[in-house]
Amino acid sequence: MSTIMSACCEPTITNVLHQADADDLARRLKAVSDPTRLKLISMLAHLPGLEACVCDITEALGVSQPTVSHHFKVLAEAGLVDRRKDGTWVHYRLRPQAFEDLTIALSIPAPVA
Amino acid sequence: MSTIMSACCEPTITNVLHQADADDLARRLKAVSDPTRLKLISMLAHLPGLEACVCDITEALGVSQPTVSHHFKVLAEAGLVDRRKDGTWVHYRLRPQAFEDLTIALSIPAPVA
DNA sequence: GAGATATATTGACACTTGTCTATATAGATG
DNA sequence: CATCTATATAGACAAGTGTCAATATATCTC
Repeated sequence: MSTIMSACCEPTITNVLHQADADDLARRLKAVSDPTRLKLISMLAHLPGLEACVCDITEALGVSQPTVSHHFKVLAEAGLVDRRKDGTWVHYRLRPQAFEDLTIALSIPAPVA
Repeated sequence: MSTIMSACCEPTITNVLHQADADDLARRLKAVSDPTRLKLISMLAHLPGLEACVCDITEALGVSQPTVSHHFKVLAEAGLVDRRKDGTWVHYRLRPQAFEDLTIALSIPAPVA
């Protein structure tokens, strides 16, 4: 897992977060950095199983169905939701661990001095 | 403070995260959703006072000075760094509280069911 | 004031992104 | 098989983004 802090505090400026880790973390953070996706996530978070199908979200979100599919695809590719097919419906479910990973990666230690 | 979870779990899909809160949170998350800025933040996080001047970061980051200034501006406008002028130098310092706010906003509760 | 240094701003450019409409695909049901 | 429903994909478009070179601004020092 890539965190902003790596091992511990070195007194010199070094490129502590490697390019590949920075790219990966940025990709996951970008997936949650959109107002529509945040509202979508918020809706899922309020549902008992942390999941919903595309049609319900489309109705509640006020954007077109292809747009909702697009946003779910972005979230799925970032590992933030799981996709479960149930007949004609497709249910997307939040992966709490993925969000916890993000919060850990964003943790900044208390000021040293 | 805007969190993805608002009060508690309602059993119906509602637009729980209001537009203004979603916009604000997205803006702050976007500020950290860039690989270059993540590396920059990582560098600051490893320094004793959580701060550095533009020139040191420019040297270590391998991008142009205007680009570093631009990234610091984005971070400052999102409230993630403070700006402190010291003669010709300008020091930017991480605001740990702002990062903690982000991690709180991204928290997803454990599955209800 | 003149020159040197550190930072910010401007303008340009390629690239990405969010949204839509139109259409395709897949599964259920008659 | 035909049709309906749910979802995904393709294509288009406007808006936003990351970067740089060039230039402006501000501060220090002589």
